[in-house]
Amino acid sequence: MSQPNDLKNVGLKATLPRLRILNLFETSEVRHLAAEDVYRILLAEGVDVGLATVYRVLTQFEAAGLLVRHHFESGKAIFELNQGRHHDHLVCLQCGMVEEFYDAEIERRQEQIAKERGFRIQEHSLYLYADCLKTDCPHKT
Amino acid sequence: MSQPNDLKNVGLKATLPRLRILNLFETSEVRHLAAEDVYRILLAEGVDVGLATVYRVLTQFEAAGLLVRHHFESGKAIFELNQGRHHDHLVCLQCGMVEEFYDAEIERRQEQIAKERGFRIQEHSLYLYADCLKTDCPHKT
DNA sequence: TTGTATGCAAATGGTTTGCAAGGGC
DNA sequence: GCCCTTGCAAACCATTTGCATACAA
Repeated sequence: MSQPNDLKNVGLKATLPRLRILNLFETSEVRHLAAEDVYRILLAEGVDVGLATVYRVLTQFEAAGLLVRHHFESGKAIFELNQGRHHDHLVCLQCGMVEEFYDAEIERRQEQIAKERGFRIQEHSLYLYADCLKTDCPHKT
Repeated sequence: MSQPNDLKNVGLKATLPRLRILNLFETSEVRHLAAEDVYRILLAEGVDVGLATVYRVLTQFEAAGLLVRHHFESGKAIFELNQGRHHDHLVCLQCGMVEEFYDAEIERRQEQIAKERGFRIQEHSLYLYADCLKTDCPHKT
């Protein structure tokens, strides 16, 4: 369960909306959530929160390094808990399920390519859009 | 110069806006353009076109395989000519410049990873967000 | 108490759509 | 001439912002 100190450590007051949002990312089995998802889930949990607050808090959490923001094809921003380990994403185009992966060789080549061309990488995102081929494709977003 | 047949071959009538938009992508030295960019450039060229038409034509061209649509961090969709060869993108966070690259080993690993996990890749995009470190960073978007 | 955070509603920015007029073929 | 295409304006959707109130410290 997220503690008030988790927030104070990054310089944010421990308010109810912030605690609930952080807690949601820490406990939900679905790791990738859009602002609208967070808003809907909190309302369902009986938390009287505004959508604008959700957006503000998500942005603050991203700035504080608690969350990572992704831009998949959907057009809406997707957030996930920042657990330190960089990774890439496989996104099922049929059911929206997101699976994570990490490949050291791909990371190495990226560094190499950037260096060759005189760039300094700030961040990078590899999205594989695919069909997951599960018999039922059950992971509805 | 783009010909009426380029459009008829993909099942689209050769209208003025379509010809001018295709021509723009074929001749512009800037390969990556947002709808707004296309609109602004055409107006400057004296073509009386509507922004809605630009959006419609870009979407049709994407469906026809003439253009590829990208979702960089900016929040706006970016289009480029589909020249058959898949490639990835280095995007300068300072000046917006886009540089393309292709790495066979990265492609191989992606295929491998998808296969291992039972996915069938439909499309994939690798974006490296970086600082281009050019002394003047001159390529303003 | 005091300044930051919140909720609401209105504003914004990119993109889409309804509709009547226009233009390929 | 027929039907697809266009331009305009209004609608849409995700996100941001202004402002008066509420709340953590």
